[in-house]
Amino acid sequence: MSAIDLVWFRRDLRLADLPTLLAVADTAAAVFVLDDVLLRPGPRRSFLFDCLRRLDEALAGRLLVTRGDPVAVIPALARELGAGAVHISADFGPYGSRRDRAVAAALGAVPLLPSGSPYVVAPGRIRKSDGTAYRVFTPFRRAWLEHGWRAPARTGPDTVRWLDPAGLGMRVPIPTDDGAVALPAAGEAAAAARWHSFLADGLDRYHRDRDRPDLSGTTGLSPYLKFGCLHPRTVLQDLRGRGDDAAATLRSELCWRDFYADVLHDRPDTAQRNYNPRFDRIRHDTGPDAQRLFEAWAQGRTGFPIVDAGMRQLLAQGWMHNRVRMIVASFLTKDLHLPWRWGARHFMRHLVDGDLASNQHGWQWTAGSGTDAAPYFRVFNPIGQGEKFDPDGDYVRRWVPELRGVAGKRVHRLADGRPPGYPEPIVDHAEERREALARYAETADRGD
DNA sequence: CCAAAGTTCGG
DNA sequence: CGAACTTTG
Repeated sequence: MSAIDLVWFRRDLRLADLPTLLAVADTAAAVFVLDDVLLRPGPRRSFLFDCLRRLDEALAGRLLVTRGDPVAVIPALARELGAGAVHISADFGPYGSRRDRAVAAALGAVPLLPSGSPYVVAPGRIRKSDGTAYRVFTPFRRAWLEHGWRAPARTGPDTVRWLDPAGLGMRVPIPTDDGAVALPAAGEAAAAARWHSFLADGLDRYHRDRDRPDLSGTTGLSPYLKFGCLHPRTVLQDLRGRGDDAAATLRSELCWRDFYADVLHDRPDTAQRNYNPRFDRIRHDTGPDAQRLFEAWAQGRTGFPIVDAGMRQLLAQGWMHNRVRMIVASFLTKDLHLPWRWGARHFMRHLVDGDLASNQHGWQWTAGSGTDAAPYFRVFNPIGQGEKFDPDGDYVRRWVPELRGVAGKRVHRLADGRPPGYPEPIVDHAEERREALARYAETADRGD
């Protein structure tokens, strides 16, 4: 038996479990195989590279980062290192699971820890008594709360012996991206710091303030959860014994993350296709005019202040407040009549926390095509939502400089006219709401 | 509490 | 078969 094993870190998952996994493998090298999605420039790549760089420093440069087809790369590395067994770092994620299982089988790879999924409960495990997946959140949550979960992996790289890969031709230097987007600090230490500071003075306000984009009432943990810098079970563990509204709400949000991962695991096709096939018949706008409207939305020049503020925050920070994500998504699908995939793709390109399961199914929920979707008649009013959730207009003024001269909540309705340079509304909301309802009604006509 | 019309879940 | 169904206006 060889003294050296290889541990393959599948894509972007589970940086946090790395030390525990390697402790199991006695002596091992960690191989991080970047896939093409994560090599595209953007906030997620920048953030991931920052995470890897920090990990690399903590481990004195003994992390292997490479790219390419794992079926070719992993055995070549194993040969070069004289490695014995090849281990897979984890359970498989919610998407691409079939392909990854095939790759693992081709490599003869052994999963190290069954607890390795970056979810509280691994996708595919919570099932109704008839064995099928849940399609509604609330019953899923009931089952999820009753389901046990094991303790999170312990972190701390000093428990691990590392192989020195010096001289390995396949080692890829971790590139540095330019800092065009203001990203949160990367890595496990930053994640823990954020979580502990939120526990100390954010959690008590969470239930009240989480819907307020002007108040920073959210946890700020999404990039860390996405990249495995913080495990959701660590969060649950630290919440144990708290039965208050804030703790219950945060648990529930973690459950949404598990729910959508489970839905995508059960229905991988829904990353691109409507979960509810009735929506295959809905009429979208797609011509040059639609492209122009999409561009106005993407650049934050729709003439609807809360929408523009959100879209500009996304470009500046690689992040947008969740309430505002719903508002801009409703606007794209119901006011502009564009396909939800256009918006979902834009989000994935720009969000540092962009996660395929949560993103696509969040969009489908808003569009009406998803699990447990918003009833079709629920069309967000962008002005009303702005007045309700940004009551003093501070969020809008922060991100839309043209509107800084308009005081208070009047910045949402702009009843006294628009400052020069700020666009007129690109659509009439009341009219487009009627149009959206009419198009929805059309989908029922032809039965099947 | 209602809108409109379901579907989903659990008993 | 009855009750329930994140995020509205």
